[in-house]
Amino acid sequence: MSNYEPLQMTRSRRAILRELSSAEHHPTADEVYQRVRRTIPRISLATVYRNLDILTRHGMIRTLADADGQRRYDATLEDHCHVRCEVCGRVDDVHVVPLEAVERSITDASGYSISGYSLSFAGVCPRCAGGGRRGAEDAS
Amino acid sequence: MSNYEPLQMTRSRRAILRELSSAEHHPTADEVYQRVRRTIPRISLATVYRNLDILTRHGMIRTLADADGQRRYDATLEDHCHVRCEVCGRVDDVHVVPLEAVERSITDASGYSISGYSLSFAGVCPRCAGGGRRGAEDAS
DNA sequence: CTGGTAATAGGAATCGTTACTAATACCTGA
DNA sequence: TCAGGTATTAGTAACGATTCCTATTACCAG
Ligand SMILES: [Mn+2]
Ligand SMILES: [Mn+2]
Ligand SMILES: [Zn+2]
Ligand SMILES: [Zn+2]
Repeated sequence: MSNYEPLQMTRSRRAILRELSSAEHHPTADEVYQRVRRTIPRISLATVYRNLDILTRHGMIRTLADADGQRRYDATLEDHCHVRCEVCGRVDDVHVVPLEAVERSITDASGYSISGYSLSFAGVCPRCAGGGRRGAEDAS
Repeated sequence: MSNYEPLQMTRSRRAILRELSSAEHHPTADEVYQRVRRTIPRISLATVYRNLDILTRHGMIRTLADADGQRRYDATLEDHCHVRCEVCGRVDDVHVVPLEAVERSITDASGYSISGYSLSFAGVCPRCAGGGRRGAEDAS
């Protein structure tokens, strides 16, 4: 899952990718925009969104679902865990392996006080993988 | 993390909770709205949103972050895994324990074709747990 | 009942994200 | 180096999910 059509490495694209790679804490699209603007003042927010999406589809970055409204982006490709602070919303990486009694180690490793975890897989369901190209609305 | 101020069990609130408990696949706010309308035709979508939020803050239901725009709600309180179809967006529960080589079992148990997982914990970071009541914007 | 507080309906307002379009950047081949 | 053709962009309008606002209504205790 990391190729599509070829893609040019434009100035905007490179700047966005570089900014994201050097960012320490999973910036939102707007945060990436603000930072890239220091290099390319006339860049458009729409360009940032479009490229974050394209880079994600090409498997060059990851888009994270935030419990709050906005998405966050991550230049780290390997699967890893995240801790999101329920107060300020910041998202940090956590480097621990499985779960079970992981909450304990997560607490130790990150200093966060954990109240719960959320593990979700992404994939294609049988309904969509099989026959029809479009997923059933609410088939059961 | 499951109490706040007291809360009345109004007709709307009860209907929303009941509808969510009997729903099989993590409905969106609008889906809950559509279903509750069959019982309370004049209920407002804002009321549904407000109550889903209140019930979540009271630990009576869970709010799920969807990679797509909209949130989904879950009446199952215990931590468990979810599989989201990248095509139709539906979210199913998965009953397996840890991860490691879990992708395999997830695939078998759900029939989904898994392309990756996302495990994130929720909690309060040291910065927010300690001193200030407000989380630092971007302190590092 | 009656007064006081919590909750609601309805609709406007927000805000993150997308869509659209004319203008540019970029690439490739002559 | 230059022209032609395609990909990308800036700027802005449009969208849709969620939240806010406020007059009205439901609910509860006394
Ligand atoms: Mn990360
Ligand atoms: Mn669930
Ligand atoms: Zn925090
Ligand atoms: Zn599907």
